[in-house]
Amino acid sequence: MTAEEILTKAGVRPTHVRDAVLKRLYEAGCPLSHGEIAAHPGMKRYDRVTIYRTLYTLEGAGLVHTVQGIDGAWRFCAHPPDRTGCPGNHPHFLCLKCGKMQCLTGQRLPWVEVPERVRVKGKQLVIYGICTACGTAEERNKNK
Amino acid sequence: MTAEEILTKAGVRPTHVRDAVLKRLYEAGCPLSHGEIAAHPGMKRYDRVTIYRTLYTLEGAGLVHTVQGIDGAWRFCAHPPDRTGCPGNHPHFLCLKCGKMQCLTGQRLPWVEVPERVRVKGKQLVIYGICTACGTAEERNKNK
DNA sequence: AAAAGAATTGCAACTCAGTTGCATAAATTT
DNA sequence: AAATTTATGCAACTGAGTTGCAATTCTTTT
Ligand SMILES: [Mn+2]
Ligand SMILES: [Mn+2]
Ligand SMILES: [Zn+2]
Ligand SMILES: [Zn+2]
Repeated sequence: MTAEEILTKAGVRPTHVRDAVLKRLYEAGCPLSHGEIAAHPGMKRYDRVTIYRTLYTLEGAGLVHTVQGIDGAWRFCAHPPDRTGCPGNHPHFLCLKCGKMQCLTGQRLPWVEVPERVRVKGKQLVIYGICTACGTAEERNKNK
Repeated sequence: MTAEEILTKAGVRPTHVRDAVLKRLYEAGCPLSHGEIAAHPGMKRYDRVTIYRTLYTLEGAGLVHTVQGIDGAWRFCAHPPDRTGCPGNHPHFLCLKCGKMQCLTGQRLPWVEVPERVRVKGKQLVIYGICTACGTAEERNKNK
């Protein structure tokens, strides 16, 4: 199923930006920040605000889930629909060095007890540290 | 044990700001954002940057633990030492309406499996929604 | 097909949290 | 007391995200 069809099916008009952003997220396979998306060559011709609004539209349509990096920037993540929704209720890992985030799929978010009469709207579990790539790069540097 | 003594024991000089900020956090008993701290009457005479630096000093000394609200602002939390450290490895709840955060002590953060060779430095679990106070206020509004 | 209406995009200006550089003011050390 | 170190204040800056409004582009109606 093409990105355009997915957009239509989700009830949003398949405009250029939307198609481009959704494709970009599918290709990345990991959560991207607005900055990372906007920096991509193919995105240069769209306004930063438009990209923000596009991301929120995709989120509203249920095609994208969001997580916050502890660096203060939100990440947006989408997986093709054949991967059964990937609703986003899994932990995420953020590398403090390169800023890349990964979905830790295959694990569910834990059940958390909240005080009486508190209405829970969502939750997010972010693990942070140094990713494999950055870690080995560091090793190499030390040994030289 | 007074805040001043606690500071000294933790190896930082007990200056005015540090004493004031630590006391404020103790009194609050819940994580406060920089903004919430700076807004307090007794804090007006300190520069905002000084308050930031003070918070980082306290964090470095192990007297304060930090969590990020999904509203983009960090919270700083401290508990008197008799409460055996309260190391901060518990979930936190953030109210999207009033912005207040609460420690969900009594629950530990879950163990999370990470990819091979990833070095974990920390993790945080944030639950968000509407707190009891804001929820009941909403109810009252509906019924009038 | 033309006109009217609705949704989308671009641009400029703005907010808000946090940071950086540097000068001044304490403390500490010598 | 002088030299050195540490803490504070002030101004300017960065970076993520938001808001308002005008210009486009679609879609629907006539
Ligand atoms: Mn994810
Ligand atoms: Mn806490
Ligand atoms: Zn990395
Ligand atoms: Zn509340």
